[in-house]
Amino acid sequence: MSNLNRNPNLYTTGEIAKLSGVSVRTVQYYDDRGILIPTELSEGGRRLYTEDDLKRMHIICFLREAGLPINSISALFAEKKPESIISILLDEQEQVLREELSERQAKLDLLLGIKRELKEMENFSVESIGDIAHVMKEKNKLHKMRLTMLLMGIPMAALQWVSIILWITNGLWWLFVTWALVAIPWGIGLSVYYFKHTAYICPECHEVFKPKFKESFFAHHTPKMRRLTCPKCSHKGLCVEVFSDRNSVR
Amino acid sequence: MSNLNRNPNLYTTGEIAKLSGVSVRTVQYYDDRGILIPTELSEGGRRLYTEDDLKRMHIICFLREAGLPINSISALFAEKKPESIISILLDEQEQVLREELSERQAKLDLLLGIKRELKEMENFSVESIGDIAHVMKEKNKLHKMRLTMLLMGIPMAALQWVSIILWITNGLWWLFVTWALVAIPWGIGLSVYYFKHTAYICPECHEVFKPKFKESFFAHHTPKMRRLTCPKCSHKGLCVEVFSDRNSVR
DNA sequence: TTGCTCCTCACGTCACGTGAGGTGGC
DNA sequence: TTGCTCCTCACGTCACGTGAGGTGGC
Repeated sequence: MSNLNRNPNLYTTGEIAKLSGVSVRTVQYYDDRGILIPTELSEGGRRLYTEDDLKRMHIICFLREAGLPINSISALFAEKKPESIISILLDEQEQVLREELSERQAKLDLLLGIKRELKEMENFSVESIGDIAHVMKEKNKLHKMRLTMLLMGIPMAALQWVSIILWITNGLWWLFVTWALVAIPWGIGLSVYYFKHTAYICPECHEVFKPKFKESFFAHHTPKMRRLTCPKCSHKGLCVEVFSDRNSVR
Repeated sequence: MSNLNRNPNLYTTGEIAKLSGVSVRTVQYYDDRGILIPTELSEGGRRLYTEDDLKRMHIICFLREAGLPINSISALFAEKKPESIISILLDEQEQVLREELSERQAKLDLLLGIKRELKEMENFSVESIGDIAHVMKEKNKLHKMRLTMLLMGIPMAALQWVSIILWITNGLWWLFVTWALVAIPWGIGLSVYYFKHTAYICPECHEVFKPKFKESFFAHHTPKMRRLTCPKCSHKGLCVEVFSDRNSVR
């Protein structure tokens, strides 16, 4: 510290910067914004800071660490009674941070969803992203409908086994016949309902279409896809299943 | 749609904006950035978009929902083989989001810490924030030291009761005497150790000081504060305790 | 005299928002 | 003719980073 004999206890911009772990530009900026104006200026126009200025700088850096904007810090220093606004400013900042957190979290969730869908695709093009968007936006509705289907199928399946067991053990054949008379239209009804609320995306031309009931019913399929022929481009391949309102197509 | 007879299947800027839930300015901006250039322009220089443009817009909006920057989207559309970079872009964005999340979380944690400390203060001024910063930065060290103190005190306390009980039940008085001979210097040692590693902040002038051992030892205190006289401003009041390295004072 | 620090402009960041002032299109 | 939409500048946002070109201070 060779300048101690010249400026006892005064810090230069660079020293303040180093001591508080920021850049020289930042110190200059805080001067511009009026939250840390140097106590003195040298004849050459250089900023000279006192010990108190350094303490103030530490307070600024601490508040900045919590993300408080310069304006809030400025308001705090300007207030005669800082205790009257400190809580408000902190609450505001808490709100901001919570919102930013949940916003980024939502973006991240969407992103991870996209990555998951992407893994299951074979021939990718930019338009496929549109398909992914469509699949993801309708995903909840599709899940909900599948759950409905399941819940409506379970009692029928249960009754089936009950009636078969009673037939074998007690010879009550008419119970099974009754079950069959109810269950077969019931099953057909469910299939038609499911068919009416699903559509498929052509992996080639990205058209969202509803196949013929017959082709759909007998088509090879996985839980998420079905081998169908696209009515627009005539491409035949595995098409991703999506939820669809009765008549509308994308 | 009275303009259907004039421009069949063409959308204006405002229509694209409404259909994709953004502002007109945003649609214009995407043209400037080159990610959604209108297929046609009217004689008057107005943007006219096709059905495919709208689909592209939906893709853009979907990717923007996940926070992808315009540059990445631009790169994706520019690539002949988008599958070669889509994963990279998504991974990059995932990184960014995770970093932003942990950064905001850290800020929020700090903020909540500040609010907690603030509640326990009586006379607040801007400088008090410096005290809070000091307390929070040294908090872990102080906790660690207090834990050490506790762990070193527990065996002594246990031995105390063991020796007292043995004295009463078996008449082994010398065990208690031995305990006392060890425990008293042990206790003094602990006190001195604790004293050497703590300092206090004056609520008036915000000086961090080390009191005299005698005043500190006999002072009224709570778990976090002690009634002391500040050597700088002579104010007497409850001072917050902080960790301190042997000899250094702030 | 020579490095090093510091000074003041002034542009750039990112994705738009917000006017200003003017025109297209029904 | 009159609203309404759309057009192009162009500035502002937030906290600095990054030069450019010049000077202070040892």
